Formats: sequence, structure tokens, C-alpha cells
Amino acid sequence: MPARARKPDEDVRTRTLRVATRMLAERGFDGTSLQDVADEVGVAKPSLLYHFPSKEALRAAVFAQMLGHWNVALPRILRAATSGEDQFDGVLGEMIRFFSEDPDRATLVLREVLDRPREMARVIKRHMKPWLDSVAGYIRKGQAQGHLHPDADAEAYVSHVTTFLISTIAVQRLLAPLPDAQSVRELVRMARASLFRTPPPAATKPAPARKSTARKKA
Amino acid sequence: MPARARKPDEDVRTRTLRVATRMLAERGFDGTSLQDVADEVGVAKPSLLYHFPSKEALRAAVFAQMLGHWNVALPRILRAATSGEDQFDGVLGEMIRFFSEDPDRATLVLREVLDRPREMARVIKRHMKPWLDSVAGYIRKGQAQGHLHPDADAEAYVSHVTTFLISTIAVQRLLAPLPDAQSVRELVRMARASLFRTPPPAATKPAPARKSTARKKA
DNA sequence: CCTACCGATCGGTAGG
DNA sequence: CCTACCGATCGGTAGG
Repeated sequence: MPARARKPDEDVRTRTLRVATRMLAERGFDGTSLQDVADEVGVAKPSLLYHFPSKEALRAAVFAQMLGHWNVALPRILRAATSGEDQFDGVLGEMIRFFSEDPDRATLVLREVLDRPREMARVIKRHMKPWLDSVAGYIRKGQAQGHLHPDADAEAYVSHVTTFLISTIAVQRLLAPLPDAQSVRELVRMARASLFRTPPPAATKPAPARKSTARKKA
Repeated sequence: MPARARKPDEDVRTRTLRVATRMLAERGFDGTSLQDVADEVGVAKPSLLYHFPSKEALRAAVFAQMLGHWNVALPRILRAATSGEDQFDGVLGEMIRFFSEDPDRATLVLREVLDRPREMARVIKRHMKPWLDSVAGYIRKGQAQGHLHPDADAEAYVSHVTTFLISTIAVQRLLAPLPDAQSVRELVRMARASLFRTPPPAATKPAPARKSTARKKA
């Protein structure tokens, strides 16, 4: 008797990670019990503790999986980044893509920042700071070249755009004050307009990006 | 015997609200037990349940107190709002003041959005939407007059600036990537630069505001 | 991967 | 405002 597997092609560990990711994002760590997760996965509670030695370990595994996805996406983001305006859309578009393609990622990051700020400060330093710094470097270069706002604070700008982006994606789907596309479009416009001195290049769809074959722009 | 009051000039209800506000912001609702709160207030757990009939009621009271503070601050914010550039700094400055003066307010709002999105959608509609809409109206007027970016989406802009502001204040003190003043300054600059067509009026300290006696600007 | 069970803690009540 | 106590649920273990 194969008991009560719901997706027989997926093993318990995989299903548990998927279910736990959703529940941790939705209810938070303290609001989610192992029993809740076990019920939804379709196994007994102690079975979870065979795959993950503790609730804390499950949390860590969920987060590690998300970090893994981030590290898969990073090369693509880095490839999009070099300098100039076209690259701006590329990088921002890839970051938006990463968090929009599974908004639980944004929610999870936000919750972790609230619940375990010290640990998250370490993770950010390790996994995001390096390339945020390099983006800040490009911004300073662009400022020296004169096409970016000279009074922008490069470090604060990249840090703020990241917070802005993650928070907006996490909050947007919960409160849904306006359509998703509209929300993203204005976010991109704001990030752009507060960085570039020149107005945006007409209505050349500034959003998701990565399809653009065009090169620099002047 | 007056038992073990820590601030004898403050009654238990007041102290409980103060302690609970801090703990709910720091650990969240599910991460905070009534026993934790009682211990810190210096009373027995059932005493809390005399003042607040349930944990849920305590949460509601904490949130209601914050909403009360908001409704006290609102007139000042509305007074600062009329239209144009000087008013922009006034309104934004007052909002920043409200959340910066007690960052628990920002954290609490963020947690409530994550934990009880439906209820928070109602609260926002009731307590923030009306005047966010009126700010959006001023923005559209400014766009018609030509000194604001014509491609800005007024509704999305005000909603995003609010999210941006609350998230940044809540996250900033937890991760502290950079000094508070620097963080706020860049936030204001970004909000400004993404709305106004003209560059900011030199280095005329654009931030906290409300001391400004200057009137419109041209 | 299961059943059976553990001590600890949860929010809340009785009763004064 | 307290002591004493409640049933329910928590994360986790024993043992197979």
C-alpha cells in the first residue's frame, strides 16, 4: 500500500520543501506548525523530522533552496549588467523576474528580515552585497560620465531599489491595490527617473527586459 | 502592598500596550506569548486578560493605538499638503517623521500586511486611501501644469512611495546598511527625482521639513 | 515512513 | 490583580 502520496512522481522531501515554502511565506515560521505542513504533504509529522531533523532545519532548507535559485539567476543578472542605460533595464528586469516568478521569495525574504535580522544581514552581505557594490560602482562611473543624477547616493540607491522591489512585490499581491503590470511599470519608471538625468526613451517598454537586442544608446 | 510595579506612575493597561507594541513589532503576533508580555510588564498572565479579554484583543488594541497616533498626525500632514514642490517635502517629511519617530509603527504595519492582508486592505482603504487619492489628485494637477513627470502614474506613485517609505524604515534599523540620515536623504531624493521634472533646488536640505517658511517656488 | 507518546508551553478560565 | 488549573497543541523522541 503506497499510503497517501498526492504527487507520486515527487518524493516527500521535494513536496515538503514546496509546501513549507508556501506556508512559511504565508503564515511565517511561528505561525506554521510541523503538523500543518505534514497534513498538507500527506505524511505523519515524525516523517518530516526524518527528512529534516528539526523545524529549524526545515526553515533553513527552505531558505537554502531559495538562495540556490538566486545563485542560479545571478549569472544571468550579472550578464545583463555592465553599465549604461540599456543594462539598467536588464539588471532591474532580471531582479523583478526573479521575485515575480515566485512572489513567495519576496515574502520569505521580508519575513526573514523581520524575524531574524542578524542572520539576514549576514546572508545579504554574503550573497547580495558583492554585486550590489559592483552595481553601485557602475552608477558612480555613470555619474562621472554625466548621464546619471550626480546627487544620487550610489550605495543607498541600490540598497533602496532592492528593498523597494522586494517589498512591493511581496505587498502587492497581498493588498492588490492595482494590476500587477501597472505596479511594476511604475516601479521601474521611478527607479529609472530617479537615476537618469535624461527622460526615458519614449515609450519603448522599459519593463521586463532581456529580449532587447539593442546595444548602448548614444 | 503595591506588588511589583516598575513605573508606578503608569497603569498596567498603558504599560501593557507599550510593551506589547514593542514585542509584537519585534517578534510578531505568533512569536509573542502572553506570558512574555506579562513577565515584562511585571504582572501575572491572567491580569493581562483582565485588561484585554484575549490575545487577539491585545493585538487589536495595540493596532488601534497606532491608528490613533496616525489620526493625530493626519491633520498636520493634510495641512502640509496643497500642491506644488514645497508641499511635497512637507507631506513626505511628515510621513517620514511619523514612522521614524517610532519605527515600531512601520514594522507593525509591515507585519500586519503579511499576517492579515485582508484586514489590512480594509484598514488602508479606510484610513489611508482617501488622502492618498487626494495626493494623487494634486499630482495629476501638477502634471497638467507641466512641472511633474507626465508619464508618472499618480495612484501607483503614491502607493509605491508609501510602501517604499514604510519598508525602508522598518528594514533599515534591522539591517542598518547605512546611517539613518543618509538612508532617508536618498529616499527623499528618489521620491522627488521620480516625480519632478526639474532637478532639486540645489542643496536646500530637502528632508524632514515643516520648519520651512518658504512658499511655492515659481 | 508509521504509531505512540513525551514534557513544555500555549491561550484562556475559575474563583476569589 | 492573584493562584491554581484547564484542554489543546507545540516540537521532538522511542522504537520499530
